[in-house]
This record gives sequence, structure tokens and C-alpha cells, in this order.
Amino acid sequence: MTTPDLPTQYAPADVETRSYERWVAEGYFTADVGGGGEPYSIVLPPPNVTGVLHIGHALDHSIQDVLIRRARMRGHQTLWLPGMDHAGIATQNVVERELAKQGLSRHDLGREAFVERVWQWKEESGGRILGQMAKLGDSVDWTRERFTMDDGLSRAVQTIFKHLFDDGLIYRAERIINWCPRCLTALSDIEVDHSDDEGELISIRYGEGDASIVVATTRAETMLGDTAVAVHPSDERYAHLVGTMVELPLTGRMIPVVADEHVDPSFGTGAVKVTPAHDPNDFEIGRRHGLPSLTIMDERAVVTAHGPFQGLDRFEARPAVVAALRAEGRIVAEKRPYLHAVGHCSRCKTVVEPRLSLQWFVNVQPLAKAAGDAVRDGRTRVHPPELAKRYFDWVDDMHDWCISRQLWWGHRIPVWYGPEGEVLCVGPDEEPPPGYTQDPDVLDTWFSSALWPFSTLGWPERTPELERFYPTTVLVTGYDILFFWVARMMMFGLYAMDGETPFRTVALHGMVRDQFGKKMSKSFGNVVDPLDWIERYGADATRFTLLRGASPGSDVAISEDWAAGSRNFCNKIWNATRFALLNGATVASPLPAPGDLTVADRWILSRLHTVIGAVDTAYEDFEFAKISDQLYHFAWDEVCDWYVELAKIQIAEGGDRAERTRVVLGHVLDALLRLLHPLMPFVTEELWRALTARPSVVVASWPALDASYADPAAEREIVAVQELITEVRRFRSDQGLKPGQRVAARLSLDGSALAAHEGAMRTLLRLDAPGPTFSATARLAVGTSAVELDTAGAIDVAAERKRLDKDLAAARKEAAQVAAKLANEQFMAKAPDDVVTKVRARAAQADADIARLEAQLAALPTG
RNA sequence: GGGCGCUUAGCUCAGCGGUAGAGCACUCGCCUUACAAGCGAGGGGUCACUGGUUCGAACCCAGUAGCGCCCACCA
Repeated sequence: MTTPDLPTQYAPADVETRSYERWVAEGYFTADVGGGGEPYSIVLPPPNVTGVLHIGHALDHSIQDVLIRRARMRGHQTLWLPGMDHAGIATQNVVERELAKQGLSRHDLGREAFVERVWQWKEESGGRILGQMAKLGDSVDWTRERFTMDDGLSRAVQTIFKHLFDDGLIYRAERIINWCPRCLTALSDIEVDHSDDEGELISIRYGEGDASIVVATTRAETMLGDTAVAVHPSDERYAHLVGTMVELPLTGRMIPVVADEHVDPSFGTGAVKVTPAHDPNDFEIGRRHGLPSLTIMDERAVVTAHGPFQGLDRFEARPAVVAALRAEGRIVAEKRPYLHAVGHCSRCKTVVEPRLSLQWFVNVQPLAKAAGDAVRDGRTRVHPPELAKRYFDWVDDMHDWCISRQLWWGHRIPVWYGPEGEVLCVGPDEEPPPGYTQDPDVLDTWFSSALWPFSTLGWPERTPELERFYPTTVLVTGYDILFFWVARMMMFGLYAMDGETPFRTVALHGMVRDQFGKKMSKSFGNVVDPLDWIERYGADATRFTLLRGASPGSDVAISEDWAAGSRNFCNKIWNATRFALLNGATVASPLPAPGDLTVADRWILSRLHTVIGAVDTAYEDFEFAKISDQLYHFAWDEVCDWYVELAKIQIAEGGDRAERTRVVLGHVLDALLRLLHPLMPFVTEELWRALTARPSVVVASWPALDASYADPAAEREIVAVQELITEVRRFRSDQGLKPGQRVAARLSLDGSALAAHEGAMRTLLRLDAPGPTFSATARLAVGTSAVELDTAGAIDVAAERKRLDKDLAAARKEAAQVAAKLANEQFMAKAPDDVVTKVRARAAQADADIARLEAQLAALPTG
């Protein structure tokens, strides 16, 4: 047994990097594909190479690390696979911004040089992220780190694209898509954020006299591209106009009035201008009625239509068009401000422009159906279950997925076009014929992320990793990307892996917020940088703070104070172990037989196993807050506050008692450190090694629940001791007796089991044997046990009277309440027996308390 | 416009049918030799509101108000 000279305060920085490097060097985190144990695998949701890890990542990683570390301790063959995402548009934007600082655009560099530049950036940024993961303590298998654009994953992308293409699930079509006029690319629905923006609803008269019709719009400039007006088929107001032509103002063009079910007769005037090239609904109306599509804006949303508006940006064109219409007396009404939902590019916040263009799509119908069914029939469990509904809403009503992006950073679409317009999808080992040119676009970044659970394991090759670790055991991620990402992994996983789901369980956590429940944002200045906390409070405290707030699917509020509290907890564990080491606690000897243990020993062992059971249960439900809470209170309130104090007394006895106490103490701390290790890997490693002289708690076994340690009698007895001690302490505090001041006392423990604790109680309460005379006494009782204190005339009668009065009032109130219950016939008739028994016991207790308190009050000296 | 959730101590939350809890903050007393990043004691809540079910409701049901989140092609 080594007893290193531990400092009195835990200094995280001293141990963290040292431990981490050793863990990696020892290969503790490396999955052994051929090894024993049930597989337990997690793929890390790959952070974007853009930027650095934020506190939300710290939560996400902490949860996964907790799960994987516990699984490792339980003897599973674990794999936690790390990696990063190339994050197409996000990364390209970041690098473009860097270039802009030098006054360059990506076009100045050219495609090849630009992509090279992004790769450089990826190397730097990626390295930073890996360093952060090490600081957090992530026990990932570094030998299997992947990147969504590495060779293997690119091959997987190309392979699945080819399969989908050949199955007719990928197609190219001219559709209205979301277009970002700043990024100059198509966006999928989920890359568009909607917000209620202020606009102006303008009513415009088309046509003249009886043949005129009033339409309402928030986007007046698009009228230049109108090719019809639509009304509801059953709208009698306009029945006479359907089939006729009206004149489109400013252009002189004649456009038809058509009848379409989509129009809501109760909104506005009940008549809708139809711009098929610039509105998704209008596009559908146009298609149904064979209307032409007239594109009036270019890719930068600059008006290209002939006339005075040509060359104006859409936001300049709008007032210009309105002014021109007003000049012609066409404006019938204006409503301002008018709030309506407007889509913004999720990357650059530019207002998205619906745009008619030729893009690649995935036909999601069959894939989404399978993805829904897998959760519906329980092959994949969503946790918490309430969130499954959101998942269903999404997959059951999913639009086809636009996967082409007019970007340079990403997986190039593996389709080549021949000189005669041939279209050829090229597989990973195929070469396109000469004279063919490749599609210039790249794939949506989520396309490669969707393959992550199997592409990282070697797919399309049937590697041993894939065989062993797919489906992965659990996916841990925030509820915010339940459909961004999870639904897509489900779709592609089921498709590529012959109907096998990518994960058995999806465990969703919430977002990290500040102490007031506010979202963290740079502009608000409430962002927490995990590295900052790690530096000041340690990685363990940072993790513990996050985990303490982590209930399935709910947001986590954190603050500086709580980080400090967690740091204090680390310190508490540190000092408890330090005490144990200084007092010769040992794990070398087996636990003595129960008959050789004291009540206190049996109590703490009973509590330990209760906690093991509770923690194991909480793990089943991913209740990290409960796990943390259980261990926190057991460690602090029971082990430190009571058992350590009782152990001091037992050790002072010397002999066998001391020896056995050292064994129990060593045993309890050993188990506690192992239970805490997944949550706080660094401090537990340092302490466990010191305590056990073994190499690493990382590969120690998880404490096994042993119900034979359950000892309700010991628990009751210690609780009674605690209550009596608390009562006496309260008296001392109320009386203003200094903690160290010794008081003479007679203990009336009724010859009950508590009599055995007299010595301990005298020590903990600083009570001496009674002196020969009593000038003033106080009798304190809990249940049938009592302590009589001789305060040598120093008793503060007023304080004591106040205290007793208060207790008496409480007891009387309790007695009245309970009596009312017992007098209630219906309660007596209908309440279950155990409830009635409890109430009776409370009544008896209350009566006894009243009698006792009244006697004490009567015995108080007057004046 | 749909859907979901929340409202419990100053703050963040747990409890989800039988005596209102935790952490932090607050008050008082203590350097009681593992720990002052600590120890002991204490104060603080008509569990949003209104009805209903029940012997009994913070907990179940209905409605009201406020807050939040997600989804959405009503011009």
C-alpha cells in the first residue's frame, strides 16, 4: 500500500493530461474486433471541421463517454468511433470569409486551388478539435478516426449514390428549390430557417373594369413573372372571369384566370397572382394548368425582365414596381406592417429565393417509410419516447430531398454527361468514357453524414468492424437534429444494410443554456467555452456540471456557480480518499463477515448497494441527472458526513475493529470511485490508483449489485442515531454553545440498540459524562431515545422556550391533521392498510411529542 | 396555421395520488487536524389560475392565462 502525499486540494491540471496520454498509450480505448464481450458501439456525431467545440458538444461527448466507459467496465467490447464532418456549405463559407479578408473570392483561386485551401483549413481546425476532445477526456478509439471526405467515406458516398441511382431513387429534375442568392446554391428545406418578418401586403388590380380582378401579394416584384391569376373553382365572385384573359399591369401581357383548388377564397380577395418560376405553390398551379414559367430574376436575385426594372436587386425592384403600379392607379390597398413567414439561409441569413432550377433529388418515399417503420415497430427505440412523435411527423411527410449544391467543397456528384447529352452515373471503380464531363455540383453535406454509422465501419466492404459493431448500440445527439440527421441515417442505414437499423437506441439530450434558461449566444455574451471551464475547474467538474442537468430530451442550464460546486465535489472525493489513505484503508483484504461488522459498517454497505441498484436503473433510462444526484448525495451526505466520522471513532478503538473499518472504508471508496469514474474520469483515476495500487480504473470492473448487503435494520438504526444527533446539535446551536465546547450529558437510550452508539454520540456531540449536580438540564428526544444535557446553568431559557414552542406548535398541527384523517370514516374505509398504519404511527408520534414538549416547557426555569 | 411542452423556495430544477425536496444563493455559529473548494444549525413555498374526479390532488381530467420549442408553400 502506497500512501502518496496527496495535497489537501485537488488540482485538476496536474493529472488530466498525464492520465489521458497514458490511457491512449495503453490502448484502453482501442476496440478489439476479435476480442470477447458483447459489442457496445457508438459513433460520435461528427463535429463540423468549422470552428471549435462548444459547450453543447461537451455535453454530447460527456454523455457518450459516460456510456462507453461504463460499458467498458462492464466487460463489453466497446468502440467509440470519432471523426469530423466536412460540413460543405458551412466550411466553404468560413474559408470564403477568410479569403475575403485578403480581398479574394473563391473564383480568383479557381476550384482546385480553393478546395486545396479548404483542406489546409481543415487540417488546422480539425487538429484543434481533436485537442479539445482529449481535454474533455473522450475515450474514443483514435485508431479508427474518420472524416466524411476521406477516401473510404468518399467511396461509400459514391457507392450508395450509384445504388440509389440504379434503383431509380435519385433523379434530376427542374423544380422550384430554395436558393440562397448570396451562397449561390440550392438549399434543402432544413437549411432554411423561417422567421416572422415585417412585410407589406399590397392589393393590385389586374385588368380593367368588369374584367378586372384584385390580387394581394407581399412580393410585388414577382408580378413581372405572372402568367395567370387563380381563384377557387367554387368561388362565385369570380366564376364569370374563369377562362378569360386579364391584362397584367406594367407589361401589357394578357394572362388567363384559372380555377384551382389550392386557392383559399377566404384569404385576401380570394384571387392569387400566379408566378410559376418564383413560388413553389404557383409552380404547382402552373403545372396543373399548363402555364408557362417566366423567370424574371437571375441567381443573385437581380431582375432580368425587360423594362425599367432590369438590373435592380429584388429588394430595390419591389418598391420600384409598387411605385410604378401606384402611378397607374393599380394599388387598391396596402397593409403595413404585415408579418409573414420568410425563409432565411441557415448559414448566412440571406432571404431565400424560391428558384426554378435543375437539381438532383432523392425520392424519399420508400426510404422514409422504412425509417418510420423501424421506430414504429421498436427496432430502434427513441429516448425519450415523447420525441418519437416529432420523428414520425417528419418522416411521414417528407418532401423529396434536394441533394445537389452549387458549391466546391464537398463530394462531387458522380454523374458524367456525354457529348450527346448522355447521363452516366459512375461507380467507385469505374472510369467515365472519354469526352464525358462531370457534373460540377457537390452533394449536400448531410448526404455523407447520413452514411456515418456504416461508412465509418468500412462499408461497402463487409469488414469485421461492420459485422461486429453494426447496428451501433446507441446514438447520442441533441433533439435539434432528430430529423436533420437521425432520420437520414435511418433511411440510408436501412437501405444500405439490408433493413438493419443503424442504432438500437437513439438517446436525445437537450441544448445547453445559461443559468436563467436562456439560449447561449455570442451577442448576449452568455456563451461558456468548455476549455475555459476545464482550465479553471477541471474537465471532471465541467462534465459533472453538464451531466447533473442532463435528463432525456430536456435542456441543461448551467452556470459558473454550478461549475464551482462540481469542482468542490471533486475536491470532496479527493479529500475523502486522502483521509482513507492517511488512515490505512485497504482493498487488499476481503470484507469481513457481517457478524464481524458494526452497525455503521453494515449501514454504509447496505446504502452502497442500494445506490448501485439505483444508478444501474437510471442508466437504463439515460437519466444522467439521477445518476449524478444519487452518487453526489451518497458520497457527500452519507460517506463523508457520516461514515467517515463514524469510521474515525472505530479506527480510534484500535485492534480488530480498526482493521475491519479500514477494510470497509477501502471497499466503499473503491466502489464509489468506480461508480463515479464514467462521470469524472480524471480524479477517480488518480485516486483509485493511489487507493488500490492497480494500473487503471478505466479497465476496472463495474461494481456488481449484491442484494445480500441490504440491511434495513442497520439503516433504521443509523437513521435514528442521525436524528438524535441532529436534535442535540440543534439545541447546541440554538443555545449558542460553541461547537468545540464540551457539555455534560446523561444519555437515556432506553437500553435499546442505540445504547451501542453511546460512545460515538458522545464523541460526535462533544458530550462529557454528567457531573455530580445539575443546575439546568435539557432533555432532547427522538422516538424513545433521549439525551439529557447539563449545561451548567448556562442555558438560555428564552431561546429554549422559543425552540420548544415552535416544535410544540408543529406537533399540535401534525396531531390535528392526523386526527382529522383518522376520524374520517371514508378514509378509514377506503385508504389502503399501509397508509392507515402510517397515519396511526404519526398520530402516536405526535401525541408523544406533544406530551414531551409540554413537560419540557413546564420544567423550564421561569424568568 | 398546425403540433408538443412548461408554469413547484430568490435562481435552475426533481417529485407525478397519501407528512412539499435538491443544488446554488441567503442567515447564524465554527479554522471541531480528510476537506474553509470545508463543518454544524437555520430561514424561505396558498406547488400559475378556475372548476371537476377522489376518502385524499403539486400529482389525474377540463378550461383559462402566461412562457417556450418544433413544424408549415396561405399569396
